Parts: sequence; structure tokens; C-alpha cells
Amino acid sequence: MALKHAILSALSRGVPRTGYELSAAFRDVTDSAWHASPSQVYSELQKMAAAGLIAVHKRDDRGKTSYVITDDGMTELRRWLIDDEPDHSVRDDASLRMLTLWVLDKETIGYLIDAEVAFQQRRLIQLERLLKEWKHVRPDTPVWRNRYSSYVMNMSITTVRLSWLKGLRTVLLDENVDPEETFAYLTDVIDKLHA
Amino acid sequence: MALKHAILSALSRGVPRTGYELSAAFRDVTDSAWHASPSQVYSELQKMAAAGLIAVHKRDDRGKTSYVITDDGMTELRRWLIDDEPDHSVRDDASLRMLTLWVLDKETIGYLIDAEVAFQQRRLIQLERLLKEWKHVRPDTPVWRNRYSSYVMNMSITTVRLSWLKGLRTVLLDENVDPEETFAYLTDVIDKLHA
DNA sequence: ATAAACATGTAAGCAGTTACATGATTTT
DNA sequence: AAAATCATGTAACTGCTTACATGTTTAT
Repeated sequence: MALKHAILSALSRGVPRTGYELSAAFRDVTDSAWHASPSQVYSELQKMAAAGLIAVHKRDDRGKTSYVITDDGMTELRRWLIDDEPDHSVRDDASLRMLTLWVLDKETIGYLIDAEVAFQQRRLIQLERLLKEWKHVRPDTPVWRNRYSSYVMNMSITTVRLSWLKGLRTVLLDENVDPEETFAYLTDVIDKLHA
Repeated sequence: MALKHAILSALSRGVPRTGYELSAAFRDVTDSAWHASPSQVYSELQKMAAAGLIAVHKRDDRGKTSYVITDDGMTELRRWLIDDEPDHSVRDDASLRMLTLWVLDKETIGYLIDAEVAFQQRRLIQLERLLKEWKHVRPDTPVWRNRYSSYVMNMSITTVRLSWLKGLRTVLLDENVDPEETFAYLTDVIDKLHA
């Protein structure tokens, strides 16, 4: 349902995009709020073009097709933000796994947490690199300010996750430590945000 | 696909549960890593019972049925954690909206951010209440330690989100402020976690 | 008594994935 | 010359939602 709005959101920034570019943007961190497989993007683009929400911008000899948003598309994007209730339901495979680790032996728990740490670290480095490259091109428009804010959020959340994974490793692998003490470093920092 | 594993994860803790209880747990913060509609849970439970992953624990006169996990179910849960790759793809409607706010006028932006702040605050209060009630019943088993850690993570992430929303409001509504300065209070706190 | 919450399930339809098919362009 | 990446699309299947149908228990 929201793939339509994720595509409209990406195209609203004014740059024409092909289906391939859109699915690549959804795959990596740039537009990481929504994921979709390439085939889903292609068929959704066809439906949206038929409905008049987007239009073909350019189509070359061999079929490479870029799209732009139409006025109707912008109207629909605004209507969605204002009229539709946000969907706060979560499907987070990685978190579900971290909640279930206790059923395994310690060696395997350590291995799986390390793999998750490695993933989140790669993600953080990617975000840092993108933000660095991107801060220079700074037209200070509303779009820019909104996008910059999103980078800050993604980096903050990823850092908190990494810090939490460190605590989880200790809590699950060493039964002598007190969980509350182990997470004190994290809860102290979080408490400061309330002030 | 992972609903099966979310149900196995919930039942692995040893308490028999009905379909209604499982879908309620997925709906509120207790098992908030995975969401599913009640009708999906009911049909999934039937499939899983047929496959031998769970078994009927008790069925009363009027059809109220609770399930427990079987040995095959525990084996499948462990196999999933070890053999299947974690799915890190995200579908986050609320974040997608916050990324797209710039297309609206300031009054509407303020209204929508306030609504999101209210939601996250309710969530945080709920989590704090649950953790308080739950810390006393403390058998200090691996399950308990794993679950306690999850509460810490959910509360940390929610607090960071709230703090970030405050910054977003300023950045989008007052074009005179510098985004980097506005988020300094958040990035400073996050930097401390790296040390 | 009535309403809200508890409790289960089926059927239709839409959302999303995986597998397959095809071919061009760029890099090694 | 071969492999990787770019690029689009169809078909079959599975996951998930919404609407409907039914009845019980608990609180007001």
C-alpha cells in the first residue's frame, strides 16, 4: 500500500528516476525507510503511470524509462500525509532474532551477535560516508533540511543499536553480571536526552 | 515468512497461549518485534499444528484453544536463528512520512510532528510501566535477561526518536536555525556511546 | 440490559517475493 | 572474452489485510 507513497516521496524531490534507480535507492541506506523488490517497483510504476500519478519523462531506444511526478501525484502525496493514519506496526526480523537468542548455547549466541554488530557497523560507515559527501552540496532548501535530519536519525539509531548489542553480549554470555549495571552506560546517556 | 518464527519465539518461553493472546501480544509493546493481524495468526497456528511445530495444549467446550511448542518446533526455531540470513529490509511508514514532510506547509508539518511525538510518548510511558511491574518478578534466567535487554533497547530507541523529533520540528519550522547546531545536543550524546 | 472485550474462523482480494526470461553496458 | 552490473518485465506463488460471520464473557 505505501510503496506508492514511497515512490511518490522519492520522485517529489524533482529528479527523474528509472525503476532500477528507485529499487536501488530503496535497497541501500539513501531511502532506507521503505524496501521493495525490483519487480514490484516496475509493476507499481506501470499502475501509477496509468493512474496519472507519475508520467514518463524519457524513454530511450532500448526501453530505459525514467519517470517524473505529476501534479496529481503531488496532491496524492499530500493527501496521504494529512488524511491517512500512520501505520506504526513493525516487522523487524533482526530484532526478533536478538529477542530469541537465549534458546541457543553461548558460543552460537556470541557468533550471531558479532555478525549483527558487523552489519550495523558497515551501515554506520556507509551513512557517515554518504553524509560527508553530501553535506558540501548544500542549497539549504526545505528538502535538504529534511534529508539532513533523516541522516542524523539513522546514524543515531544505528549507534544506539551498536551500543546495545555490546551490552546484550555481556548480559547473555556472562551470567554473573547484573543486567541493570551492564546497561547503565546506555541508560545514563539516554536519561540525558530527557533533560 | 517470519510469522512462524515469531510465534515459535513467543511459545518457546513455555507459557501456553491462544491465538487471541498471541495477536494481542504482537499488537502491543510486549512482543513488538513482529506484527500480525488476528486472522493471520489463527490460520498460521493451524498450519503449524499440522506441521507438528506446535501442539494443542487445551481446548475448552466453546473452542478456546491454547498451544504449546513441540520439540520439532524448538529445533526449527534454532535452525532458523543459525541457518537463515537475517532480513534487514525495512518498511517504516512513520519514518517515510517524517522524510516527506517538507512538501507541506509549516502549520501542517507542526501538527503532524506533534501527533508523532504524542504517539512515541505514549509508547515510552507504556514501556516504563511494563518494565517497572516486571522487574520485581525476577527469576534471573536466560529468558529473563534476554527480555530485560529488549525493554532497554525499545526504551532507548524510543527516547532517541523523541529527541530527534524535537530537533526535526525546529529544523523544518525555523529556516534561520542551522540544522547541524540544532542536532548538536543529540549528536554529542550519541558520540559518547562510541567511547 | 447493553456495550466492550474476549475468542475463533472463512473468503476475497491485494501486497510482495521468487523464479524466470531477455538483452545492453561496463569493468576486469 | 568473461563477468558483473545495468535495465525491464512476466508468471506463479506466498504473505497479509479487510470484511464478514458467529458466539461468549465481563464490566457498567
